[in-house]
Amino acid sequence: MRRTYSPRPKNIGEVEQMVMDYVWSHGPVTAEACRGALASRRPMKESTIRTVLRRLEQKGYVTHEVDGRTFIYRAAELRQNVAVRAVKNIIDRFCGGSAEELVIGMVDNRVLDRKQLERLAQKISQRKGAKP
Amino acid sequence: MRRTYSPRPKNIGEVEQMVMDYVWSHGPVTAEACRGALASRRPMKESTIRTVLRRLEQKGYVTHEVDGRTFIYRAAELRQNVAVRAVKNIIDRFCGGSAEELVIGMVDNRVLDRKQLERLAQKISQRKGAKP
DNA sequence: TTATGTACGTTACAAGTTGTAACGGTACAA
DNA sequence: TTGTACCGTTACAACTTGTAACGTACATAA
Repeated sequence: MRRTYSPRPKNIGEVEQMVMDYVWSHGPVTAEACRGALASRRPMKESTIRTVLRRLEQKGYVTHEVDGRTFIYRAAELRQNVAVRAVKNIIDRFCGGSAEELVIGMVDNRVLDRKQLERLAQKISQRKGAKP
Repeated sequence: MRRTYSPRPKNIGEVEQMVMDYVWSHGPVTAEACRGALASRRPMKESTIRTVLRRLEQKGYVTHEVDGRTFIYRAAELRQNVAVRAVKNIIDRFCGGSAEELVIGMVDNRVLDRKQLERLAQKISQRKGAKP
């Protein structure tokens, strides 16, 4: 029996990731265009790429609209926002919800260096915009 | 843009996460202690908790030493470091390896606010220590 | 109008992951 | 010696992910 205690966000598989990368960097695409673009690295039958896209839609990563008989898929969210959500999830799970600790860890582990962080702080402080 | 699809780090399941949380916050534990501690939220048979711990060890999250006939499990890595590795992975997959973009996204999405970031930058700049 | 091709959905299956646990061995205590 | 504490082995069900054959609906050419 598989009890679900707290719903986890849907993960993304390897092929799914490749497809998303393509959609994110090339805007709206058809299944065939997508298949063609990935063909050299990852040959897929037509039905395969369609299944992948359909699953990505179920997971909320893409949406589609219909043009004649053809589905045009586009990313439902910016890549960056998906990344942030994923990170937020990690923060909740590992850092007791505090992002600060994580950023400190990022510096300690050289994922981010001091100068970058300072520049970022500057940059963001100076940005007068929609987000107070 | 081209990306490399390296083998993914082993994910962690829901129960596994609970167990790790306990190990991280309570130091070295026996299987039984762990089971007892989680019993109210998650009743498990003895063999279940042991399987979970064994799998966590296979995945590299814990190690064990033997005390008499009893296994003492302890976290193999600091919680924070695991978090950072997970984030690093996200950065590679979603942000083309650049952590800066992610941090900006975190501010835009209010996962982190400006003041926090400024404080962090300050704090980290002033820290003269082991990590130059 | 019928045959054909296009583009989609349905269904399926294998391999891997995760939660759960029964069972069985071994060594120590009583 | 026998019960018990503690571990490994094995198993299984539900879910995920990659892959694809097959079926269906519709437009267009013949």
